[in-house]
Amino acid sequence: MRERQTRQKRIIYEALTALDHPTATEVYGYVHERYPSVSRATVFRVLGGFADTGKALEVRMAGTDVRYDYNVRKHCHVHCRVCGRVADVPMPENLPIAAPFENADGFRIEDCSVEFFGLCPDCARKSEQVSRIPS
Amino acid sequence: MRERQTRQKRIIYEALTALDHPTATEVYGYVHERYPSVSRATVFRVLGGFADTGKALEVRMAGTDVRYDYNVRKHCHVHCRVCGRVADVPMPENLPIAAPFENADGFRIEDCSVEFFGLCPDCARKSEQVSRIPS
DNA sequence: CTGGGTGCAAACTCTTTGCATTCGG
DNA sequence: CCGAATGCAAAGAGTTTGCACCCAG
Repeated sequence: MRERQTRQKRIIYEALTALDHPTATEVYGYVHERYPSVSRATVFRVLGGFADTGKALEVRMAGTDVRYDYNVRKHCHVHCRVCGRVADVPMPENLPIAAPFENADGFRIEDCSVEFFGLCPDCARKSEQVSRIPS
Repeated sequence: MRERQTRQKRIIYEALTALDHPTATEVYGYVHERYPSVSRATVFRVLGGFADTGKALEVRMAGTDVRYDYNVRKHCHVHCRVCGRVADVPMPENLPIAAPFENADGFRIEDCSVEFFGLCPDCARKSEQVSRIPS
């Protein structure tokens, strides 16, 4: 019938907002710490359900497992190549990018995702310090 | 010492060019069909090596396993949401996209990847035919 | 009550690793 | 020859699934 509200779902959603773009396993870690009875299978099932019903986004970034994002607005991500931290970046609507490719190879393009890579503030600072060390 | 040229590497590279953005497992399938003695581990090791030495790119697209692409120029991909086919799309250098985000959340952005989703020509045609069926 | 949701454990898929053996240069 | 590369099989990691039991509505 209708979707049922359960303790597990509440806890898992809480983990989603408390953690930063977590993987399913990270969500499981958070949840299991507080509510050891919640099983891994439930975490995967519930996260998958969130993604299906639009309550969360599955984020698949280069080099990592699937991550989940409770922010379901259209946006893109920055990925720190050192510590792996992921941050949201707003996706402007006037993105002048789809147009040039609209008929790329005959494909009918419906959507587009952009991903950035670089250094997060912390790692950027650290790398500057390293390079400042006198020889 | 120096990297060694082997029969396996040649075969695996051949698979890479013969197949279209294959996953490691697809490469293994192709290779194993012709040269049953080549092991799965070798396929994974060699593909990883290609990626490390710049002979191929690892492509991680939403919803699929890692794929390999012998085209190592900077470019992006279109992904058919029906059949999963992947095609290359040129990545223009004047992409006016990185600039607006250069300081996104304090990140120092170094690279950017763009991914498109849609319908490949075949699937687009089929979906039109379906919708044309009289009720 | 009833059937959607859950826990558990086993199964699966993809990928990596240790180690003895092979073979390219 | 010598060590990089391979084959094999076992181990890992992440995720899915079957099934009996549980509990939200």
